[in-house]
Amino acid sequence: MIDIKLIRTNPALVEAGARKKRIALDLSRIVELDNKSRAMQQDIDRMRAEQNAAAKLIGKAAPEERAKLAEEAKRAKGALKELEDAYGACEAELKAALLRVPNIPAEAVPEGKDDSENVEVKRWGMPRSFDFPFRDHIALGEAQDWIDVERGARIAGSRNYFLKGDLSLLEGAMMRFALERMVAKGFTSLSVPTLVRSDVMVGTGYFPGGEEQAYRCDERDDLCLVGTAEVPVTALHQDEILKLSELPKLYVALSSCYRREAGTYGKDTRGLYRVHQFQKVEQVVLDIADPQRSIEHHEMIVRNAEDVLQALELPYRIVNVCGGDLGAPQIQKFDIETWMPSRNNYGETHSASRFHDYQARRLSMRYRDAEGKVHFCHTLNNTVAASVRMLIALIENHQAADGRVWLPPALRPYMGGREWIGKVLS
RNA sequence: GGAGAGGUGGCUGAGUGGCCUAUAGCGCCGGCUUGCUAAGCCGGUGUACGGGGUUUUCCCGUACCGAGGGUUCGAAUCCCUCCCUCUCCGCCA
Repeated sequence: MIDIKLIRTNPALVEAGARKKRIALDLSRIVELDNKSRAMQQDIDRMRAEQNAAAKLIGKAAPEERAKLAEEAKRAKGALKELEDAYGACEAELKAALLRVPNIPAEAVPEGKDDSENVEVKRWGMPRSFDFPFRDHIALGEAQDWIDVERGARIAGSRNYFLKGDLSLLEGAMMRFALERMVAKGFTSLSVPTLVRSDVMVGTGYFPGGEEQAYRCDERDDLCLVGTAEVPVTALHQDEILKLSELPKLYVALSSCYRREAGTYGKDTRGLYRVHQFQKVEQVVLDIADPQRSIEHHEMIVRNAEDVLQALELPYRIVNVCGGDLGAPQIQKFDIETWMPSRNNYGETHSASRFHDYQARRLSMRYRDAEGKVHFCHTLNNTVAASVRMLIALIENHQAADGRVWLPPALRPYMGGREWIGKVLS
């Protein structure tokens, strides 16, 4: 959420930010509601002060005078109630409108309408050229009896799957490896709820707007399945005022992630690139409201992800996401895309976002500075390792001509020390 | 799912319609005193929004006692709904 005071003092800045994100925004209604709301608040405060004074007087008055005084006080109530109702409606509309105002993108965010205009900032590793006909992950997975999409669809609908045998184990190995690497860097590991109240979805910026992408429980429970551990982890300290001494908070969490993928029919239909459920290790940083510090954290969490990809010996590139491809909550975002031979291209595996206080303001997550003043925190997050997409990259990039898959040394301790998985295929 | 008990400030905990401007203690901050430590004494100690100002440290108003409604001139206190915690029973991985 944007600070209403910024909208009051510099609406042009907020509107320019929305333009860069290609998000339609009209602040005039918000400004109007804000002015109306403040005028009403002043009237209400004054009337309440009068009511309070009158009530106090009645309490002290002689019993025989009370009835008369109460009668007078009662008359004033009607107008106050009416004004309070109008104020409530105004505040509700203002709040709802404010939740939809996008965060202002950083200077460093490139102009552009969609992901085709994201700007590559780094490339690591050389995409492998195969001197044999390589198998894509589905062909390889089915030949090795590692992947079963047919039964996955039968059990749970399209875009669902079973992983079997060594690939199932490899998923766990990669998650465990990613987790331990982050813990070694000082991050605290969390096991988190993946069903959360919808106000947490609002707090992290997914709602309003992202309802179609989330699985929601029916009216019996106001709960949603999260699309990422970012949601419960970022909201961990909701409604708290943190001590300066306990910041920054560095968290890492492994969770299942659920995505409806509404509106993607016909897109990425082959294989496990786009699925409804997967495993992911996510990193979240919570710190003081210092833009420079946030930039440093942003660089740090990108490095953490690179570190994992390099250890897995997977070629990748980093893109600076352009305005039009940026979500409403982000200040800036770097996507990391890992080389996937079956796509003959890089595919998104990581997404590193910086929010400033956008999420913290919605979640009311604050800290007290050295002077004792209270501020909203800054939040950031990035993927460490996302299971199926990185499994695609792993088995496609590291396959041998005989159909076996080579394991990078970093994963071997988690796979019984083996250098190869899979049987020799004819 | 059934029955019961609860939710008050950073923490503990009092408060059953006006004396609440929310006791008290602990903690924390500042000061004083004391030959160290310890103890004692005095003062201070929430958040949000709005208004004003001599515009970082001030003043005023309003709101906040789990959340939201209601009753009342007046609600921490009474009523309703919901959320959460605990105990017992049932069911259950």
